[in-house]
Amino acid sequence: MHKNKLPTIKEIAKKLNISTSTVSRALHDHKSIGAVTTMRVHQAAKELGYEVNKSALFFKQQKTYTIGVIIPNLAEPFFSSALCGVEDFAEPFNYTVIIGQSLDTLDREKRILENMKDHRVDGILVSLSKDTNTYDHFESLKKYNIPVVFFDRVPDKKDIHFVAGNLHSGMLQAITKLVNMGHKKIGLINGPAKLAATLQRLELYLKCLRSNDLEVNYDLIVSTTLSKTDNVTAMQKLMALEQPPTAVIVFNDYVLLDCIATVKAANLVVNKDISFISFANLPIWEYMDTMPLGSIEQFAYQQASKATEFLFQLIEGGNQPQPAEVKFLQCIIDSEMVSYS
Amino acid sequence: MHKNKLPTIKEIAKKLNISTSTVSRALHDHKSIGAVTTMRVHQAAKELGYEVNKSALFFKQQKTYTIGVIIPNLAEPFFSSALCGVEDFAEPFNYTVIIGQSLDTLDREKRILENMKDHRVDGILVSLSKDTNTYDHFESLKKYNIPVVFFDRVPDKKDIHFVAGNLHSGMLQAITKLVNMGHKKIGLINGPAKLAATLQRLELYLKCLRSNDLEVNYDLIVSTTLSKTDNVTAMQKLMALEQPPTAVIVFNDYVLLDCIATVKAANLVVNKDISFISFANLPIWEYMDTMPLGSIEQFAYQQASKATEFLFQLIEGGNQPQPAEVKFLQCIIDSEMVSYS
DNA sequence: CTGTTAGCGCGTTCAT
DNA sequence: ATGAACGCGCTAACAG
Repeated sequence: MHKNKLPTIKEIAKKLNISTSTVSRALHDHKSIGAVTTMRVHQAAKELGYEVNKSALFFKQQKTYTIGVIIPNLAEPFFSSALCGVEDFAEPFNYTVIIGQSLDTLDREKRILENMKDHRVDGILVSLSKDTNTYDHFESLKKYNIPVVFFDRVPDKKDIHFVAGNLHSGMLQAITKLVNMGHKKIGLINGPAKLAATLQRLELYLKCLRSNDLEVNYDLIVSTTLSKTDNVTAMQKLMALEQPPTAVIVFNDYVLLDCIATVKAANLVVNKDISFISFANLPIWEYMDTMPLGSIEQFAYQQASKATEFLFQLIEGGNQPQPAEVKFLQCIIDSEMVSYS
Repeated sequence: MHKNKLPTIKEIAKKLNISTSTVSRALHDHKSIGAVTTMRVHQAAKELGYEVNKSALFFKQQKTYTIGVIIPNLAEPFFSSALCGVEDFAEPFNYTVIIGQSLDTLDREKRILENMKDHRVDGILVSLSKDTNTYDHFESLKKYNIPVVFFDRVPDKKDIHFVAGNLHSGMLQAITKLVNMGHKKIGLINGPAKLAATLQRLELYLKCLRSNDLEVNYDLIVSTTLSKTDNVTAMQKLMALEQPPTAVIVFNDYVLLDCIATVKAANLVVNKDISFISFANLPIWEYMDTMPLGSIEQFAYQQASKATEFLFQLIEGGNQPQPAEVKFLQCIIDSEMVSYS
């Protein structure tokens, strides 16, 4: 029934018959306050169970010590790992992290962004939804002086801050490794054509084959809608070729799991009859008995961590006079093929 | 260089030569304001790009429309899935979710809690760290009228709000299924003795064997420190028995992966020579070629979702006069053995 | 060293 | 139908 109102500096001031500003200063151990007073204030604060009201501070300082993170889906290991990277980086700075899942729709992405803007977060980290093909909603944030750093799924623009992965390095390592092992027929099981990731993988695959002076054989390139049956079909199609590949680059780990099963079902041996390298999105291979030669790791945690570092630079820098030439913070994090040998 | 200060109701009042209170009311479509004025205000607000300053609102209303979630580790699928459950439930209510990872230490859990208290979150959801053996830090929240709902890893107390999983139902289904399939020698690969989860699994295992009128054979109970080599050793120990089990309940999916590999290495066939049922923490089996008979699913998403529902009840209820008898919101979510047949 | 005053943005009486 | 004044909790500029 009774209100249980939280004690404020006013309470402390009243109790000690001093002014609120003295209390405020004493609590911050301001040097201009006498040692005794400071002590008495701290004492009284403890007795009353005083806790600073950050809500009031945020309001006054026009700063919330909060950063927003917008990601497509928390359930994907890649993004929960990224979120970890943000949290771990922000926590020591006493920043709070608020989250929003776009669920890969532009609509939700916009709504979350609006909400975070209203919240007056100090900055925002974004990994774009698959739907996002327009960036006006981010433009508007500039007016509010809320810095935005993109990571992983970044807009195709130059005037932004971002941390992105670079698949080329990993793909090159992968194909080079395969070539060095003697593979000449290297296939590709790619994803649905409508995904940007698919086109990207195709281009890199072609490029890296050429870097290794290998002829491209388009029969060795198949695709899947990512459904289980389709994954199996794609693998079977490759195995049924007159000249089947001895190694295959696979769109991602989920697809690879089905591929491995398909190979086994055909009484072939993984890493002997056929080898795999995939794009890592599952942290499971170390626990498995059959594993691919390697995975191309994109370092979600590190990308997010670096993006947070950028964001903090922008937040801190916001108070200082900006240099005439605005520099965009940009970073490419090379992917790496990690071997499971 | 220029401040780019965000427009406030004051700006738009000035622009329209009316008072801020009129603006405030107009923005809320208060009926006492004339239609024309209301329209002009909305118009001006749009032109100036006015956005309500939630920071100010929070401060004034003493309410932040924010809930805190404290979980051990975001990287664990169980908890990221739980976080999903919270987010999905809270989002439609326009509540914001802030997160903190205790990383399974009591110390961090306390710090995060303090921080959230300072933030004046409207409520907190907690899944305890493994370290947590004292609950004073939660007690103190009561003074601040911040409701707490525990989920999954809950304190061993009666006077709390919580949503917990119940492993008994799943374990019973599992063992009953095995018995019905004709299994008489059912083993248990348990975790480290120091974990509460280990003791719990052991007790339930014994209980459910008895429910099925099966003798307990303590040779069939082994444990692992959860390291890979130890997992393998545990499995080998079972296989080396004169009377090896034909089915095994396994501590969790990670351990199971190693068990499966061990069985295969011994040229035995999973689901034929030996069957497994494990406690689900990895969403991978549907992608695998060799899967256990089933997993005991603990419904992280649903637990968290229900816990959030409870929290909202408590937050809303906080305004209404409390009933003399405080009721504790408590819910047990039965685990289920999901079959992969 | 300490007190007084003002103000951050907003909603809300209480007056007109 | 509208405005003036106040206060939420806190800090800081300006007096003493």
